[in-house]
Formats: sequence, C-alpha cells, structure tokens
Amino acid sequence: MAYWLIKSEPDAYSFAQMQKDKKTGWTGVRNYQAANNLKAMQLSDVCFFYHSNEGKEIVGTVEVNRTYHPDPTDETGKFGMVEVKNPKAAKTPLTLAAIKDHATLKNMAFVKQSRLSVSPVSAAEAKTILKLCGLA
DNA sequence: GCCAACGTTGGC
DNA sequence: GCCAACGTTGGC
Repeated sequence: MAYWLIKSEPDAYSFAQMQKDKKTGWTGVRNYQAANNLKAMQLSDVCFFYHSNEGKEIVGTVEVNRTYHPDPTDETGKFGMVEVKNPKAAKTPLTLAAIKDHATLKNMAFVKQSRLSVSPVSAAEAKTILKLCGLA
C-alpha cells in the first residue's frame, strides 16, 4: 500500500465535487514526473487530496480505482490518467502552513517541489497526516 | 498582482 | 545536445 498526494485547484475541480461524483477520472496531467507517479499507483493506493491556490490544505483522501491508462483528453497521446473513488473528508483539513511547521511533514516532496501535481508520500508522512486530519 | 521555481520549446 | 526564451504553477 502506497500513499500519494494529488493537487487540484478548487476552481478547476474541488473535493466537494469529488464527494458528489463519488469517483472521477484524474485527467489533465501534462508533466512527465507527475505522469510517472500516476503510473506507479496501484489499486487501492491512497491519495491525499490537496487544494492548491485557494485553501492550500489537504482536505481528504481518495482511493485508486483504476490504474494508469491513456488520458483521452491528451491529444498528443503521451500522458495517461488514473481513476479515483471513495472520497473521505478530513475532519480537520491540514493546511500548508501546518505542514511546513511540522518536523516530519516539512520535508514532503510536494513542499519541496511545489509545482509537481502528483507526488509520493512516505508511510511515516501518511501516518502523521491521517492522524492530524482525524482520519486515522 | 507579483515573483520565484522550473518545465518545455525551439534555434543553433 | 546545449541553452536562452518563454510559459505555467502556485505561494505569498
């Protein structure tokens, strides 16, 4: 079981929308590093859902429902997508400020590489986040 | 709205 | 294959 962090601007696709949809195709990734992370996802891996720009906090988790396959919205055919389901809202969203303040979390990949939209999360980081979010 | 970081593009 | 120019992302 691996953990990931996926980012979305709430204006583009929010967690509230995810909760309405129950599951969704994670399309639109156009960055090789992010796409490689999508490729590495296995069924039932857990992804933390982060709101960038507006909110700047982890608002919940989703679960991988379908592994990497071609993204029909990519006309070049270079990039793929996964499908995620089962949104679970954080009881307490975890803000970026809190993450940067936390000894374990401040070294997370997505903090260091702020532009990477899909990034790996270590087991220790995941455990900490789940606890802080009230999802443990 | 600004700006730093950084990925991508295209000329050579 | 290098590198400058450019575009985009995202925090502040």
